[in-house]
Amino acid sequence: MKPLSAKQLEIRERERTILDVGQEMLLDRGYAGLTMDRVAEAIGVSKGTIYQHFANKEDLLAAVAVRSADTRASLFERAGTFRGTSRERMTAVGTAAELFFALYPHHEQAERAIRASSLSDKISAKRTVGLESCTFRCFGVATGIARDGIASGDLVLREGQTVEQVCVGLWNLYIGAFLMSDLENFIDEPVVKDPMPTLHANAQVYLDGYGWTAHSTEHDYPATRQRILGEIFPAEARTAGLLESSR
Amino acid sequence: MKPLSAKQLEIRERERTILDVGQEMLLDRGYAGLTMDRVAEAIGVSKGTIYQHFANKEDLLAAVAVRSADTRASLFERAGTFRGTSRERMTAVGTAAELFFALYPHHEQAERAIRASSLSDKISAKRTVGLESCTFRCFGVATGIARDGIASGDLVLREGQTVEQVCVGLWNLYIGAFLMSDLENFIDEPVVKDPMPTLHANAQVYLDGYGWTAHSTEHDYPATRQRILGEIFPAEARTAGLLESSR
DNA sequence: TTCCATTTCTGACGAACCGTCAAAAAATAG
DNA sequence: CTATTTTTTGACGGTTCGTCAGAAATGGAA
Repeated sequence: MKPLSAKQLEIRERERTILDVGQEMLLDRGYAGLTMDRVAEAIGVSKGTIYQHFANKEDLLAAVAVRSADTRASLFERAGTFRGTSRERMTAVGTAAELFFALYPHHEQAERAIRASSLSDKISAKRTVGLESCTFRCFGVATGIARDGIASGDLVLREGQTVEQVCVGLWNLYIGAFLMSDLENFIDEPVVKDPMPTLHANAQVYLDGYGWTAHSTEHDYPATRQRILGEIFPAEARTAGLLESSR
Repeated sequence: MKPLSAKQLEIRERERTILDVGQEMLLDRGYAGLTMDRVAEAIGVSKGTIYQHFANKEDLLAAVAVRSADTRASLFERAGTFRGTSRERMTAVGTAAELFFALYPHHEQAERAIRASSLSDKISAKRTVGLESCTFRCFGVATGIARDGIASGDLVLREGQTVEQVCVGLWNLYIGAFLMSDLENFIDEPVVKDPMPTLHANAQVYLDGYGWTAHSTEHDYPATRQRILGEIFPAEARTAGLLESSR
C-alpha cells in the first residue's frame, strides 16, 4: 500500500543481510559458532537491533531454514515441469533434492540445530508453519507426479499402497543419504566412497520395486538426469559442479 | 590384572551412572537441558568430578552415543543369527534397527547434537573410532547377509552393483524414516500418520527392486517380522510394545 | 595408632554468551 | 525549529562451561 520510506527499506534489506550472515556462520562454524554478538558485529550494528528482527537465536536459525526450505520447494516445483514420462519427472524431483543439498549445505545443519535445541517453544508459530508449508509444497509436487503415473498406467499400486507411501520412501532414501553424506565428512574411512551415484542407483532400484515403468534396465536414467540438469537447472547445476559441458 | 580397590570400583560404577543420567536428561530435556551442573547435582557429586570422567559436555554426549551404538551393533549381530532365507535375515536386520530406535530414542538426539556442535575437535579420537567401529559392525552383518544371498542365488547383482550399495540404501531408508518420525512429533499435521508400517513396506519394495527372492508378493514378510520379534527379540519387543501375544 | 604421600574431590571463579531495557540517537511530523 | 515517535545502543543480570588451588579422603609405612 504505502510507499516504503528509505528507513524502512534499509530495515528490510538488513533482515536479508542478517540471514545471509547467519547462514554463512552456521555453515562454517556450526551452531555454537553462530553467536548473536558476532552476527551484530559482522553487520556493523548493535546486538539489540538484531533482536528487533528475531526473537532469539533459535528464531533466527528457523528463519534461515525457512528461507532455504522455500528455495527447495521452488526447485521441486520447477522439477515438476520437466517434460517426460512420469518416472522421468519423479527423477527430476530427486535431482532437485540433490541440487538443493549441494547448493545449500547449511540447511541440513539448520534443521538439525533447530531440532536439537527446541522443545518446540522458542520458535514462533510463524516459522513452524512456514517450514510445514514448504514441506507440503515439496510433497505436493511428488504425489502429483505419482498420480499422473497412475493415470497414465506407468505406476500400478497394489492393495494398501498409496502415492504418499511411494513418495515418503523416496524422501526417506534421500534424506538418509544426505545425512550419511555429511556424516562421512567427519570420519576417516567412509562406508561408501561416493554417496551420490549410489543414491541415484538406489532411488531407481526403489522405483523399480514399485514396478514404475520404464524399468531402470530399459531406460537410461543417468542420461535423463543429464537432460534434467541441462534443461531445467542449467545455472544451478553449473554452480554445483554437476553439469559437465562435455557429454 | 590387579584386583580393583573399592574406590576404583566406585569410580567405575559412577561413570555408568553419569551416562545413565546424561542419557535421560538428553531424552527429556534436549541438548540444552543437559547441563554439567545438573548432572553433578543429580549424581550427588561436584562438577569437577564429572570433568574427571569426561573432558567436556560433547565428550559426555559422545560417550552416551557410543554406548548405545554398541548396543545397536549387538542387536544387529543377534539379528544376523535368525534362521531363514537370506532376505528374511536381512529383514531381521531391519527389525533390529527399528527395535533400537524404539528402545533408545535418545540416540538420534545424541548423534544430532554431536554433529550440530562439533567441528570434529572437542570430541576425543577414542569416541570417534568407537562410533565408527560400531557402524562397521552393523554394516558387516548386513553385507555378510547380502553375500550369503548372492552365494545362495537369492540375490543377483547387475553390472556395477555391490553388496555395500544394497546395504547403504537400506540404511538410508531406515535413517531417513527415523529422522522423519521424530520430526513429525513436532508438527501438527504429519505427512504420514503411521511411519513404521510405511517403512516396513518400503524396505520390502526396495529389496524387491534388487530382485532379492522371495519377492514380497510371494512371501509374508510381516509374518516373518513377527517370528523375528518372537524368536530373537522377545524381551526387547515386549518392552517396546511391538510384540502382541495374540496373533 | 599416627604420619605422610598420593589420589580424589570441591566449589568459587573467569570467560563466553543470551536476552533485556533504560537511556540516547535518529527519524518523522507539525 | 520543536515535539513526538521510532530506532538504536551497550551495559547489565543470569546462566552455563570448564579450570584450578586448596581441602578432603585414601592407602600404606612406621
